[in-house]
Amino acid sequence: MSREEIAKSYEPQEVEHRWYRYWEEHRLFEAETRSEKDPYCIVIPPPNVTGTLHMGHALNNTLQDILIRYKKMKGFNVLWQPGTDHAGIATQNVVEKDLAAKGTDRHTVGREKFIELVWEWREKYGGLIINQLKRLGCACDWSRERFTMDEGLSRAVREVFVRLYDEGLIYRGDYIINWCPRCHTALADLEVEHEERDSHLYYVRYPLEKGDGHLIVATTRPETLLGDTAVAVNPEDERYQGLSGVHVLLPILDRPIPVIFDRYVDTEFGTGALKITPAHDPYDFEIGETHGLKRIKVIDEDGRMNELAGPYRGMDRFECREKILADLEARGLLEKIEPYRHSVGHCYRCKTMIEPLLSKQWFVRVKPLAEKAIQAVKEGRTKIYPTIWEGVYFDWMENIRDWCISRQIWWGHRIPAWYCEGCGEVVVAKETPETCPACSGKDLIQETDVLDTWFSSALWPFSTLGWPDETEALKTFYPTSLLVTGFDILFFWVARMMMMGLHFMGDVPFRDVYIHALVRDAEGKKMSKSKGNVIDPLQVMDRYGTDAFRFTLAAFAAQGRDIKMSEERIEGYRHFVNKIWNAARFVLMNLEGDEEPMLGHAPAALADRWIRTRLGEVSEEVSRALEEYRFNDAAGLCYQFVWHEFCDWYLEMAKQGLYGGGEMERKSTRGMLCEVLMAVLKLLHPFMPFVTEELWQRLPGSTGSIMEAAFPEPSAHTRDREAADEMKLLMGVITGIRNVRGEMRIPPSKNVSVVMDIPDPQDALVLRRNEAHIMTLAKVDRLEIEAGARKPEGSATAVYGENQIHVLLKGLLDFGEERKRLRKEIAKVEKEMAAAERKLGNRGFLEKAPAEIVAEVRERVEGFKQRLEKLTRNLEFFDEDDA
RNA sequence: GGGCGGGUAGCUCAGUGGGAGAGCAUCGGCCUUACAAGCCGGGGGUCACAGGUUCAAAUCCUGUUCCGCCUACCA
Repeated sequence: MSREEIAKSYEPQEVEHRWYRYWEEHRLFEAETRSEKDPYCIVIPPPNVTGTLHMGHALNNTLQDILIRYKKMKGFNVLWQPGTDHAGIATQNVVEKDLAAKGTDRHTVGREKFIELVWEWREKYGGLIINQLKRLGCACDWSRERFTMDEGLSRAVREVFVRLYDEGLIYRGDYIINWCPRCHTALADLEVEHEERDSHLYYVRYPLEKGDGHLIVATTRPETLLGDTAVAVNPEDERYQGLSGVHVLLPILDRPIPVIFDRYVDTEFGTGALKITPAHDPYDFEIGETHGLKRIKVIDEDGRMNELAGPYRGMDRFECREKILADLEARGLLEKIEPYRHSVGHCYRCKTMIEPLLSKQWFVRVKPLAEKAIQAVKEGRTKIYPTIWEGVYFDWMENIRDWCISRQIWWGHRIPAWYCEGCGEVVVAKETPETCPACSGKDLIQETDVLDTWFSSALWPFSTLGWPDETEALKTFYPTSLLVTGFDILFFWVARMMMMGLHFMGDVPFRDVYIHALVRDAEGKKMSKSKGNVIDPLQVMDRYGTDAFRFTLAAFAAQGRDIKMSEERIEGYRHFVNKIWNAARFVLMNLEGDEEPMLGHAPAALADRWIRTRLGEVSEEVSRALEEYRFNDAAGLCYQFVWHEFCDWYLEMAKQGLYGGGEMERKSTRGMLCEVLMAVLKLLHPFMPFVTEELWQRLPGSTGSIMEAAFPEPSAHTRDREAADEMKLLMGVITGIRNVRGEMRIPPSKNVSVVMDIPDPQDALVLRRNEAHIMTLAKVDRLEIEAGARKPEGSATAVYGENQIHVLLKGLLDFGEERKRLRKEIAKVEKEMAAAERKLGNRGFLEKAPAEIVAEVRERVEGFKQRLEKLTRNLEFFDEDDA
């Protein structure tokens, strides 16, 4: 077989496309619906159809893909269930913008046509993010891709809605909700983002209806006073005793409103008098309820003042504020204005200031559902990693409030409720009813509102598997194994899936939840388009290759800390990918095609025995790290092992067998190289799918895709403690010689002679057996090894354990330099020894510390002493020499 | 207001009771035919600050301070 032609550096672009296509064509991503193997299932957090891949997606999906590929190699029947989310408000906004550009709007187009247009838009652009996930290498089972507006998922939504309604867990009613005047819809509490703003606190005089005097109330929103129906004071407040039954006059409108007493009012804040606007403030609404107050709505759905706002009718809410302040001022009713900082709610989609508004909406009564969801986590049926998030989950679940699920938009699951024009009956049903069950009338009009997108997302772990049908997939994969997501949607999504899964499936939706960090920019700021600090993952993949990017994400995915991303770091890991490429290139260039698998054979060479041992240990550690979601540890272990053990030592030592040995040795070295490289590729495959597949396929003896290969298993018989110890000694002396060479600035081209004093005969034997390695790796041309060897003239000395390694530097040795070097070494050892001796001098330590710790410290001190003694003797040698 | 996380080498971060670590950057020596996207070697830290617990603290406790995030109905 001819030697492989292989490029000098790794070029990712072409490779990546080719292998992804290969995996898809060979249907390697597809799960078995029924299987003998244990199932392992992850449902993807469905990206928004309007979305494009950002750093958060990249991290989230890389982590999932690592686990999916790892579990597949471990022999599981894996399913990574993909799909997208219809993102009601966001998608509707995008299509509306399109319409606006064409000079029209959805109302002109009409509901039916508009929805058609959204579907068209989705056909055209909805696949974008899916293709981007493919670029990332995601091993999703695309044959099962779902969309929250699919026929099947829509059926699940209706089923859930109807059942919850029948159980009394969904109701409709007039309440204060968060209204976005721009999106023109209600929002759930969660969809409101609070932000601190500098504002003002206005003190307004409300004259008493009878007689002189007035009450002063403090407010941040003077425009809402038009809807005031009372002024509340605390019954305990001495300032306001005797106001029982008294009325004040609403400024400007001169409407008399009562003074009421309520414990809620904080006597410390403002003047202790609170204006009550039940139609425009959530708490005022509740006070209004308990006191039976009228609700006067003065702001409409566009954020404009309505006819009840009297002279301000038609004004925008902000414009009205200015005008009303001017009018109050003019009438002498504005007592004072104080600067005031408070948080204001904004729409999470469009950042418009939220208007709390009285409105008729649909709600889910979540308390009973939440209780079961809390219980499930308390009992450990679902585990949240890192556990810190369990606390956050409990806190939110325990204080949960009813969920407003109706949205006044068109794109989404239309609420399956019909109103009878004849008798007013509300019919909630899975299928469109023909007649009213109450009056048999045929005039039924469907509710125009649609459901919150998160309502359908909450069903994702079972709706995607075929529910409400009892499918095989559902039986095989529910409960799913793991959910991987960012904490920003812990409440939006995770909590709601828990509630729905428990309620409808009778079991948790997933066994584990892994919450990962947020990706920030290099300064730790949240990436956002407006800040202009976004790093586009697609550009990163183009520039550095997907494998380097994925490895970077894994390496930085430490639990509980945000990731500060910068391109420099990705570049560093591109070097690592290239390193692997070149290591494989070296192996491939030396293979001759007649290599026999060495597995089962016991290799004689030290390096071979050692690398097998390390391979076993490292695979075990990497496996454990992945099982515990310590991605950074897993990546770090791979990096350290592959670069600093496999490349730096094993490959270098293999050259000896390749170029310096006999026929048998050459052949067995080639076999081992092939075996070890295969294992290394398999170890790395979950992190770097593309480069590992490319190299795997080039290796003789590999069959099929690396995706289907078995992850390296640590097997007990490859553990070779002796080889590890011997390697340690060998590396120690080689490093010792290199230290001397480096510090003495001996160029690599210059060989040196070395005399070693090795007191232990066994150690001496090991080193003699590996003389050739010492000579090549430390650039030594003459090597003498014996117990009690004398220090030659003009030599610098490295001390390793009880061994002294004298490096002959005839003529090259700068005595001053060597003295300096030894003194530095001595100082270092002395410092460490002093610390250890201090411990031994402490009676408390000797008495109370565990025996093995004491023994360990004793041993250490012994080592230091020995070393120190040898270093000192060498130093003295020069002092004499000098004299 | 409440809660959480963080402050360790120039930078980014691991390390949760017993010898301060990694990567990058930096400095010195090398184009040694797998790799200069590389090799070999060196330097660099009062582990934010102050107390405490302990034989022993980067690690546990208390307080201070700075940064970040989440959450909330004081208008």
